[in-house]
Amino acid sequence: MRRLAAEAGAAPTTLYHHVRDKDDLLTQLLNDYADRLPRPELPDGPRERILVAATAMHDSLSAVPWAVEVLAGGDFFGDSALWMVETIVRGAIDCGCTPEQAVDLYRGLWYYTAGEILVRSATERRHAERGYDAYAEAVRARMSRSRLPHMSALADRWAALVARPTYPRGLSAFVDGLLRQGRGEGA
Amino acid sequence: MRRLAAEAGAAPTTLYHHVRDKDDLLTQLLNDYADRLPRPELPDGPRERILVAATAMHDSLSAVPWAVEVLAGGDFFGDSALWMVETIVRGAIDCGCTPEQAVDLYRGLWYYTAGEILVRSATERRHAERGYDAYAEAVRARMSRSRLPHMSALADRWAALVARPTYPRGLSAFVDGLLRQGRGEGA
DNA sequence: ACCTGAACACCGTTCAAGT
DNA sequence: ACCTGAACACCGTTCAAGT
Repeated sequence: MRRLAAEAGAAPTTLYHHVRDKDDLLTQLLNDYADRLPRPELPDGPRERILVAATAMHDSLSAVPWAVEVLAGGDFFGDSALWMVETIVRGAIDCGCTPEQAVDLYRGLWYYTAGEILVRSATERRHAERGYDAYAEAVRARMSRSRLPHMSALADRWAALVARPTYPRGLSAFVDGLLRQGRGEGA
Repeated sequence: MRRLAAEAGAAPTTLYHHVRDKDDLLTQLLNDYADRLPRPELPDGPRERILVAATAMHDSLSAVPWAVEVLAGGDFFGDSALWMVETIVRGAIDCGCTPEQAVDLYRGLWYYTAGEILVRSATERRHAERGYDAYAEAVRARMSRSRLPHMSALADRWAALVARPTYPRGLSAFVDGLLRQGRGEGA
């Protein structure tokens, strides 16, 4: 708040005439951001619609990782991003899920998405601070001395492996697993 | 730091003789916590071992939700919790995954787990502050006026639906989807 | 070694007072 | 209406000084 006020050339206290508190400001900022988001064309297939909507959630949030913690409490984005939730729930129902299963599917994808953003932005912050090499070496050292066979074997490659983007593949695996569960199919 | 020092009856500055900084203290605390964690019996089936290890990650973290943000940057827990990662990677490999696929599977489960803890603890905090009914009513109002058919239809039940625990079912769906993907099977 | 007070550089927020 | 300074109640951290 103080930094924003300084940048705007005003006293910190002035802000409180325009917003209730910090959370209110962040929420308004996020609503505004959601309003400006481009709305992708939705494909015909229900499964594909789910993937597009979840990817939209992910990509929108990637640009504003701090939003995850603001949204986590329950208010997802602004009204203009609610179509993502609608699309996922509708897609699940069109795939044969009950409403309950559809909500559970949405929640699962939201956890996965929120977690990916949280972990990736924290990792990037750490790389920016201490450098990628320092991180890679710390992981290598820890895994090598662990006496756990697979960790030791992967020690040298771990940092590089976890730096690859895996959101899309994980997403489609998760969606398939959830839809299959909804249809009552076993593993 | 100041609160902890006060509780210990010492000056805030005294702490800095025993830990490097706040992050160091949190990490030591977490390592100690990891050391005390009970180690579950692992089942024979590789898929079941993955589920047990992921559930151990989830349950351990549930008690210390603040840990998610400390761990997100890359250091998972202490050395004594590394067996969870090993178990998941080994289980995936035993199910026919390549090492790359096994690491991706682990990461997917970590995102899902971290996201669940983050969202659930934020939701609980909000309920504690403003009350469950206020939250339920806010969601209901927002979804009803949205003009999105499925959101409107679920408006009354949404808060109750998302309050149910869904980690275990989502986990097994995710694991199945990821293993199937590893085996190269389509949807 | 172990602990301290003083100090620095921050936060978010309230509120009476000014234009 | 709109903005302000003073103030409150906090943070994490450094560092020279004390025992």
